[in-house]
Amino acid sequence: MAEALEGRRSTRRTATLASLAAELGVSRTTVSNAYNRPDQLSPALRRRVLDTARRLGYPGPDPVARSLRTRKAGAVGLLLTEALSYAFRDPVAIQFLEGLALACEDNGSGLLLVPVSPEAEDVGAVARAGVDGFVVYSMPDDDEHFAAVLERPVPVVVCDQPTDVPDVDRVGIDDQAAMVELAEHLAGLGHRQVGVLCMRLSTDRNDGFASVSRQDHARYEVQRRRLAGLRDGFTAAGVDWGGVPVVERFDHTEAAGANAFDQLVERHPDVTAVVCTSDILALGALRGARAAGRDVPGDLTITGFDGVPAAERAGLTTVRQPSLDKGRAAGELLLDRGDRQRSRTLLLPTELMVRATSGPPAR
Amino acid sequence: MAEALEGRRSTRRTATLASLAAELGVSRTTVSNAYNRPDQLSPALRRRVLDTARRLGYPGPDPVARSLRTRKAGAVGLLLTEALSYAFRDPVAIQFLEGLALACEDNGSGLLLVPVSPEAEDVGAVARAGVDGFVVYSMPDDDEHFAAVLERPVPVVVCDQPTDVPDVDRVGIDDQAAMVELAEHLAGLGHRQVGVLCMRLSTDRNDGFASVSRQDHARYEVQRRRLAGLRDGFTAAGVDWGGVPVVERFDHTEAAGANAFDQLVERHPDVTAVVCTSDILALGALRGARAAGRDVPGDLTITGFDGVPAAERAGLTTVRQPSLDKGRAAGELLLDRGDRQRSRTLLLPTELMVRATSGPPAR
DNA sequence: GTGAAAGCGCTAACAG
DNA sequence: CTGTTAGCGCTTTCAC
Repeated sequence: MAEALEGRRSTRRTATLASLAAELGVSRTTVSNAYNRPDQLSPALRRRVLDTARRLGYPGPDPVARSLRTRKAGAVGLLLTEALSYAFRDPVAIQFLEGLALACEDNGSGLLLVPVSPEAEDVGAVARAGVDGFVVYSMPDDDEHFAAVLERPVPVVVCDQPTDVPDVDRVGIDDQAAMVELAEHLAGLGHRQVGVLCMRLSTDRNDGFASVSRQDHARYEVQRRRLAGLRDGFTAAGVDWGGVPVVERFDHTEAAGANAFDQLVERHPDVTAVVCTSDILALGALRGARAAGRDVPGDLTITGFDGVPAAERAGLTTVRQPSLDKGRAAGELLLDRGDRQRSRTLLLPTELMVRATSGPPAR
Repeated sequence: MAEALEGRRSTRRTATLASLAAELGVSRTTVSNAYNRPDQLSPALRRRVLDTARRLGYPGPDPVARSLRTRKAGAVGLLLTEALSYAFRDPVAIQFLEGLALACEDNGSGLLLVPVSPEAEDVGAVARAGVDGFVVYSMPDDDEHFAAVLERPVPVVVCDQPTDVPDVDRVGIDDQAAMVELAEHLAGLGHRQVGVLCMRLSTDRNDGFASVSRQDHARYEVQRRRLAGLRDGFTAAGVDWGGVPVVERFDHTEAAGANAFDQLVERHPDVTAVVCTSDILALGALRGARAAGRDVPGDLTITGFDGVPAAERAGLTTVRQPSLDKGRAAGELLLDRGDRQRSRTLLLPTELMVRATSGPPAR
């Protein structure tokens, strides 16, 4: 792969620490000290070492050799659900990344984005990553890449899912409780005919209605729990969950949200509230609803989940979760680990944001 | 720094390839082959090796040791102007990152975000990064981190700035020509009283008016060239550039754009057009203008630069640049380098997007 | 299909 | 303040 990296610059065969030492007539230790422990040698000698290094074109200690010797890479690996580039398209992931980057820079650690091939086939990238630990962002159950991470003898912190992995710290939110709260809000408003739009429940594509069984066996724990929260909340209000239509979309885009909305209302024109398990889907649904001439919230209630900036601009009723804090906490959990023995789970607070897209059902 | 990473998992002292070989009674080569060249040994033996590895808890070849031996890290380093986390706050940087990530994942390379300390003091992070090459995103002239990158004997690709670095490939746009085109558009509309809002011109904070001398000596080449383009374009239309107020802001936020706008119009209430060197600043200016009761574009023209999604939503007249393509091209330039001898510069096209915030001056 | 030899380039005791 | 000693864990010709 990287054999392509043979430019002019890399061709410049460089001197090594040993050759520099030989040239100077000092020991390797001295040269090493000149770089790593300036206080261990006289300023004059240090200057001479550094000057000679410059003259010989010695670029300083090789980072990989140093890592091998010191047993630390100075970097945190990040494993993401989707292809690497997806991280930069999803506003929630971006906020998470920002928080994680903050923790890394506080610590002087690099952040290595591990390239997981789209087809999730080559687990090798995980095995090849020179890192001191991994942060894993929202992986489905039974993911091979995640399994590969667990093979590595380094600490791991998971964000969101999967939960309950032995010896692994986790940071997340209480997805289920957050959705119960939202359901109560909606039920309190009087909604009984509801429909749901959710993200993918499995790694196999299913763009359409999801049965209760499929919901219960979703490989994405976060979606599973959000749906479970809705079920609990609405069931408590007397709604028969088995009769609640749930439309699933594999792609997480506004367009997907919009056409999922269309699919939902075509079959269930009577719903008074459309609950979406993400803001992106909700924003799409909102667009779809308006395109269909529906008045939100007068005629129809639509809600999201996440609390992204665009949701705020759109006045979307949603559940806000602290994505940036999750990233920072994940980084800190990984980096600042003291003598902690047991693995721990950090649950961050969520907040129901009642805004302008929810109201009582039209009568 | 990373000594903190001593969790339970990392404590599990792992077997090495050598100890595995000893246990199996085969040579290290054989074990190595079992992992790296499955075709070099019998399936039966390979199975035995892998099984024993599992039993002994051998996690597979150590990536750092392998990198030392093979002389490749399997990762690209990314150096950014600002603190690492800033990258996730700037929509242009995010798009660039997405493109770069795309190129990396195509190549199976990791992407290492190098932690540059906010105070830009410790250049060590660059020296310590185990990477096969660097992509440098928009650095000021004479930056120490960039200098440290050039010390490393690996290929380097610069995006945007600085230009004209020997032996370094570059991808960018023609900032100056793009701005000439915008100036011509505005001059063609009839604007002669213009004001400018620009990003930081130097690493020292100057939130206020920038003299022509300061403009000409800006350490940020991109800003320098955009201003030069405006100067050329407006001068050609008969405007005395020396009389054109240029307000500089260190922070790149909408809030900064809004108050820069206020500062500009307070001193120069007669301007009919406010040209901003970025969309973020322009969006802020737009907000400031509306807060001040100005009608855009009826009463005042405002333009941006970059073509971010928010600018499109706002109907902002701007210059679109292909940020994602820049990222991808930078990655490809670094990764796909054939036998190329000379360094090359790739200039991508820009496009003037005339939308709803520019019009003829009020009369 | 398998093994022996030879480092990759560096750092960390520890002794002087 | 400087040098000696000993690897860190792995891959890769090149014979057998």
